[in-house]
Amino acid sequence: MQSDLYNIGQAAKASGISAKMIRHYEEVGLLPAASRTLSGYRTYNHQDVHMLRFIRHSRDLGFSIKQIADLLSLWRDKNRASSKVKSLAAEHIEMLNKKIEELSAMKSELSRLVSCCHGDGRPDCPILDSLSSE
Amino acid sequence: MQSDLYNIGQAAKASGISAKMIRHYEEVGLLPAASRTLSGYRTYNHQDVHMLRFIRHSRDLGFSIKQIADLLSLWRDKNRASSKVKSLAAEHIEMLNKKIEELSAMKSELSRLVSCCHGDGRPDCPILDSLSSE
DNA sequence: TTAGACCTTACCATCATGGCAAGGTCAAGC
DNA sequence: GCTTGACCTTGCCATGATGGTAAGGTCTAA
Repeated sequence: MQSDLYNIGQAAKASGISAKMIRHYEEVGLLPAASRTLSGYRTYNHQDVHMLRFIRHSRDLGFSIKQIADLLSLWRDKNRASSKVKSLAAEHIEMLNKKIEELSAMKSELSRLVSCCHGDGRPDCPILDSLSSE
Repeated sequence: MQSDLYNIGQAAKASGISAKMIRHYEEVGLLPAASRTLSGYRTYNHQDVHMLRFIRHSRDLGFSIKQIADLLSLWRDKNRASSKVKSLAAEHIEMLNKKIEELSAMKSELSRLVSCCHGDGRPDCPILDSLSSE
């Protein structure tokens, strides 16, 4: 029966990835080219939708498309070493950490400046003073 | 004398903004069109370089070009109310906070998964299991 | 048969930045 | 005066993940 076939809109709803992005992932090679109906519509089966969900979960954790491609190939490889997955994830945690630290540094410096600024109708402002300093 | 005139490379060095980005900022209207020599080279004076440094400091704090444009106009307005600067900065802190929280959520979820994964030669892996779950 | 919801491809935009290519300019050394 | 190398100019392309829009084909239900 056909009931386990999805068109792109249904696959999008089922996976939480927009139709736009599903096409994009196919174009950049993250997904294999989808099967097509005679009229050219892409079709997806349960397996495909399962893969789309995998991709969405990975994106939700901030993995890049390149990293997701690696995760997918590990996922498909039933003889993988879990250490490879773990190190990939650990690498990503490192990157998240780096970004968090960068943003936190910005935030604390800016918070410091904001707390120094009286913030009333007068023009003098330590924030601008700091931005224009040498 | 000419000694207070910089060409784009010198202005780049003095401000810490690449020549490429200086041209870009001019193109998108963050900077006024630079003066030119007869042969078409852009020239910058101390004032200009001061403004470039202001922009770099703002970028270092993560402000967007749009926000920097607002900061610049407040900087130039000697009758500004410091409250406007402060609220602009506070808004940006909010955005930084939001991003930090997003990244932190990713990090803690991923850390949890990583700590569950034995990470040896065996194929079973809670990280992949989680990514492929419903 | 027709309307409306859906699909297709092909562009353009975001945001900040880098790279490259082809060509003009300038300064220093011979 | 000429050459060389460093610098400048513009213009185009690329990133990464996503959204938008437009023009046109398809499917389904009434």
